[in-house]
Amino acid sequence: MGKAEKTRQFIIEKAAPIFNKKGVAGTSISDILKATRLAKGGVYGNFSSKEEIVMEVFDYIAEEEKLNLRQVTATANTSAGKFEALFEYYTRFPAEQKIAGGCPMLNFGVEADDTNPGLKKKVSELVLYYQSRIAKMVQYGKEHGEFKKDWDERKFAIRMFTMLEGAILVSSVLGHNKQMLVVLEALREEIRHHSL
Amino acid sequence: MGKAEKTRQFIIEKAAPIFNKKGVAGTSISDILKATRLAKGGVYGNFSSKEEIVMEVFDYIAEEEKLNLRQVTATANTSAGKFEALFEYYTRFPAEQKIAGGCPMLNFGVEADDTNPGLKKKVSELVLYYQSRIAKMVQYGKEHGEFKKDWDERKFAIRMFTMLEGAILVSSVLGHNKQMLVVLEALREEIRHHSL
DNA sequence: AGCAAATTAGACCAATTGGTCCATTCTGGC
DNA sequence: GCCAGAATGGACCAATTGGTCTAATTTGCT
Repeated sequence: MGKAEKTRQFIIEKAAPIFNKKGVAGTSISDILKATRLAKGGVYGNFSSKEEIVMEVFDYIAEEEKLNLRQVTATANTSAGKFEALFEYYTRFPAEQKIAGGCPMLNFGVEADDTNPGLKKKVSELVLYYQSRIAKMVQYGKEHGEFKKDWDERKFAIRMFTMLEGAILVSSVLGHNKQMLVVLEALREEIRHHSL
Repeated sequence: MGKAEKTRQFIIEKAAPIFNKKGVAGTSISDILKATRLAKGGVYGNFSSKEEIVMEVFDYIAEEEKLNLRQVTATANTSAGKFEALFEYYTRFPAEQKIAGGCPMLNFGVEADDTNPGLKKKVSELVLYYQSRIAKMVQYGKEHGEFKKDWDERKFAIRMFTMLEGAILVSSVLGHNKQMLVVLEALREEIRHHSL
């Protein structure tokens, strides 16, 4: 990795939590200069526009999010265990987040929706990835005798994903995670109900 | 209502969908001037700052949202019927929205979270109002022999609300409402399951 | 109809926005 | 240890930001 490549990555990593917290429109180049302690030339030598930074920041966040999902579920060796690990992660959300500011699919999704088609597409891909991972966890559990065969994994993935995103929103707005706990309990109950 | 009061209201109504679509940071005063066809003096004679406009816009949106919830459920005379009316409304969401741009709790909640404590509080109040309305619909149904007494209305309200918000997010990002339909079917199923 | 008060349009302001440019400084490969 | 090419800082730019002010107009009340 050459020097330029390193600086590029450095800028992305510093900018990511700022965009995730304050949004794209709410983040200025000078915010990024402050965070990186670079001068303007240092940033625009590596990126041609704010838009380009945003796009790369989201790609970076998406990769981190995928990595995170894998790491959280890695230790458990059953599907039920992986779900439980995920639930424990969300119990403590957003405490253990690597990139501060809450769920990027929520943050970027809401803003990109009416303003940035390119970003919107990236968000939608991450949403579908996340949901397919959930569905695959159910499917694996079905194949290994953990869950009943008649459980519809795609529908469950949608319910789980939408509830979690809604719970993240509500938790952040209310300033506590009581509703997240209710949602997680409902998800646990559903898994129990479909367990053999 | 004096002339000034009328102009004030006019500005709020024109500004509401803009803020709801583009966000607070993404909306400029000149956007509002364009939409209202007023000059700067016309706006700043009635409001002292952009912040004040945003706050009043949200109050207006909150009132409209409450009114909407009441109107949608008004025609049905059973709780189950009111839920079904609500589900049909969300089936067509956001087509019948009065204030364009998607769910304001989602839009303003995500942005206010890290940037605007006053707005955040307003959002949280609207969220709690919405959830308590759902809970009361269940409670009414229980009292009138529609639903089983052991149905926990507060937990259901949380699940329904979080799922709907998540589904609104996903629908807008994906550009279709297939996942919303899955969520609504799950909610219908849950109501059926707790019906007498 | 007349007039005081309310309301208006738009010139103006300093600060900030995203972005360019170039002279200087740094750095890795030989 | 040299030096070409890369990377840097920061002056500079036009446009836009949120906001002020005032002279002119409109308004509602008597």
